[in-house]
Amino acid sequence: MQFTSVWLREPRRSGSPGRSRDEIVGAAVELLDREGLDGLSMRKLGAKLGAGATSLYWYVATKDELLELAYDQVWGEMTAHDPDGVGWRDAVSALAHSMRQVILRHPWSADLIGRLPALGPNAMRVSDAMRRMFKVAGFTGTTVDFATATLTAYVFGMTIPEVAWDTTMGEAQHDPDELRAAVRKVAADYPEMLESVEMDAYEDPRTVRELCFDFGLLSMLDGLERRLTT
Amino acid sequence: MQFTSVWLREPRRSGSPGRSRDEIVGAAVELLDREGLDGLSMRKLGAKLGAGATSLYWYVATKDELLELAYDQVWGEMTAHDPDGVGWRDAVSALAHSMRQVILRHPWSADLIGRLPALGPNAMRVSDAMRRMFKVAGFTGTTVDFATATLTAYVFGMTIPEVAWDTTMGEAQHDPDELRAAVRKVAADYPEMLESVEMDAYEDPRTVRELCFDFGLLSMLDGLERRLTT
DNA sequence: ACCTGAACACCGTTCAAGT
DNA sequence: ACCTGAACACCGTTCAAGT
Repeated sequence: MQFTSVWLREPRRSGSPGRSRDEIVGAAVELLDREGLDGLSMRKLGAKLGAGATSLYWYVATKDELLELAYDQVWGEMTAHDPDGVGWRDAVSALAHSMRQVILRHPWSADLIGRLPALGPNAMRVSDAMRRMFKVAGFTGTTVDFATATLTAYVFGMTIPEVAWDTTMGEAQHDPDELRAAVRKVAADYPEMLESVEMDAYEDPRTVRELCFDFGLLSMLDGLERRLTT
Repeated sequence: MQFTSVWLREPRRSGSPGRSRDEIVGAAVELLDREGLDGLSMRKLGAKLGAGATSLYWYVATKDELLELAYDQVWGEMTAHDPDGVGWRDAVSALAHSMRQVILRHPWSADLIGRLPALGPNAMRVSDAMRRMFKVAGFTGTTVDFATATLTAYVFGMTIPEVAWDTTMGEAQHDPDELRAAVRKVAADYPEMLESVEMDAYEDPRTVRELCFDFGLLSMLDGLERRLTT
């Protein structure tokens, strides 16, 4: 077994005594939400649980395994509805929005998308739900997987840099003039970019990003639907 | 100035003496290509340059700045053609493929997309080139930005998990049976997923991913084109 | 202007030892 | 079965000191 993942080995069977894996993962997620990916260390997490730092290695082989567990818990917050009632486009849209919101709520998870494969049970459940939506739409065979991969790619690809922007820009939104000045400096050689920065300046950035996400999602759905009719 | 980025402060002016920033960034990229994101440490990089580990702090305020520099160098490898000759769809397609290939060549950069804003001159050049393509297509105003963001999101969203998969699965591709067994275990509860795993098993995974990327890209372009005609 | 080395405050992980 | 503490081999960064 050259590759490793928590999901590919048997969990430690245990009765009631001792700490549970859920308890540890829950505390980890809390710490991650509060302090970000760099804020999670085995020592801090141990302390939070009132235990020695190295006790955790009884439940988890490595820190990466812990992150895999926490990552899948994030997938667990994504909600998928039955496509039969509302139609596949609405079902996919709602799921896409849910995925985006969940990532935005747990910014550290954006980093993990590029670091860990999503093999946990919750990730599987979400993928399967989306696959079913595309089957309802009329996709068959490999194109079901392709459509699922495509839409997931769009959602994550849109959300990941959003998170990067928010976290590096921190709370600088207090002073939009300063921020605009910075962007102006960086885009100095591209007059058209400057224009659009000025244009957006009067809108709430959150609103703009929402509009942008919906624009792309609509395009994505139209493009996928087109695959069905030709 | 609450937020920080190499691109938002004046670089250190220097004549010929001493090391140059380019030299340092070049060595960093080499190290990153060879050993990955975790393989780059200030000490190792210093050693590689025949210098003390802390000398680098003369040229760079922090390791993150160094990564910003290296990241933008990756953007520098992406090539954009003039849309006037080939038409906007082909120009955008070629750029999308170029972006994907460059990321695959520098897997560590996939992680950075979610960590650093792309504010460097090369990132700006690529964004501006894509913007021009969409202007040629007929987009105007805000939709130029939306289309650019949408397509970029798709490309990165598709490529980032691809990299994650490759790096965690390492060289396990030697033994496809083992890998298939692993996936089968994880997807045990989803019979349809199992089916498609079996189906893909006889194809080269690289080919499948290429097909998937083109499927999604085509859909994306169709969907964007549709925005123009209504 | 450029570079050094020592030092600080951290890391993840291993392992022998305890209960 | 579960937890501990000490220890190892690392980190990024600061800073006084050198040339």
